[in-house]
Amino acid sequence: MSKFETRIQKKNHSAIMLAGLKIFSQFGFRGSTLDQIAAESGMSKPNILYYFQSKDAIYEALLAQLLTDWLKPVRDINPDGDPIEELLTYAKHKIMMSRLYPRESRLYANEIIQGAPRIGGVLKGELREVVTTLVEIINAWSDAGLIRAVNAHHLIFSIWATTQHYA
Amino acid sequence: MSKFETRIQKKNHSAIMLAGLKIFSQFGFRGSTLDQIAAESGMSKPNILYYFQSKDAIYEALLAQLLTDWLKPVRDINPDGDPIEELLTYAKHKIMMSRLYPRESRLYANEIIQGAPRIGGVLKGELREVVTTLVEIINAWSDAGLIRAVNAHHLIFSIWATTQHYA
DNA sequence: TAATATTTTGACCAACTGGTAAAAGTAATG
DNA sequence: CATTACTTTTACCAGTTGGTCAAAATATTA
Repeated sequence: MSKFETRIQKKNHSAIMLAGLKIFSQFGFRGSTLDQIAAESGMSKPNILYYFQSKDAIYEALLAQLLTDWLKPVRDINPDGDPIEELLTYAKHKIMMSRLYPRESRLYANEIIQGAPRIGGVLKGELREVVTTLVEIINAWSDAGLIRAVNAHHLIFSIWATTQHYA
Repeated sequence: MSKFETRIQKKNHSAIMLAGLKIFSQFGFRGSTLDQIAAESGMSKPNILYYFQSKDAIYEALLAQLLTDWLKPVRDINPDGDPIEELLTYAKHKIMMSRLYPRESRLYANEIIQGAPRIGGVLKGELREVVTTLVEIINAWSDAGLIRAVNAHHLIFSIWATTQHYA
């Protein structure tokens, strides 16, 4: 039951993710069809659904991977450092990634602009922990009077949204 | 054959536009359905298609109205003024409007993020002239060495895109 | 009021959508 | 080779979608 055992699975899994990224980032979730993704990946539609339970599953897998990548620099944030500096450093990282991965960036922008209807289900497990950690750091800064009192979740999303434009 | 003769036409036309704005800005073009717009406007689907030729027509009418409104401040731009100052004044106007009309703003952001597939057909007639005027002003500034040489169309879209975030 | 023009509706349709079932094809293993 | 597990395809389905059509309802006008 472990994930990604055979090379066929590995290959097809990533082929679908790649095709899904291309299609979803171009047309948004509802604007994309499984047939498009199938054509792009060179596979048949039922075969795609053999590897992913649903269209939603592909989209959410992409969002999850994207968030995982984008949250990695969070570990580098120093809770004892200067808040502005730390957040700016993080923002810079994110801008660089936005430039490096415009498709991922557009995928995310699309999700945000629709009111992030599907991102909630993705923020689970370790991902949730990372966000929680960042929220705690921000709240600590806030409590220490180093920054204005803010809704930490909102601040994080705000930084993400703002850095989007540099893609 | 003149547009908007009877009050019924006037009323229903604007009712559809209002409903369309609400739905399209929330779900994007492909994510919205005529049934949703029909329900929102309190009209039947065929009745909506009696006033607008197609789903596309509603969307493009909204885009056209939006662009018309947003391009109005362009007339206030002084070709003999300081470029930076003039553009900033214009940007401020746009930011204010983005705040005042978040739904229009989102509708536009949605269109841009999809690669502006439908905005081209809207830029016609007087609208095209206004844009052309602005492009000429920018090019004049550029030729006079007052600003760096840029693709004027690109600059305009860039300003629009950037001011979006303040919505 | 009667004739005419406009507005609205209900029934319908073809194309497309995400998704399923089962069988056929292929690879791995003993 | 034979059995088993995995992969892929063909045929299909029910729900949704944008859009049509003709008739019914309503408003306008003479």
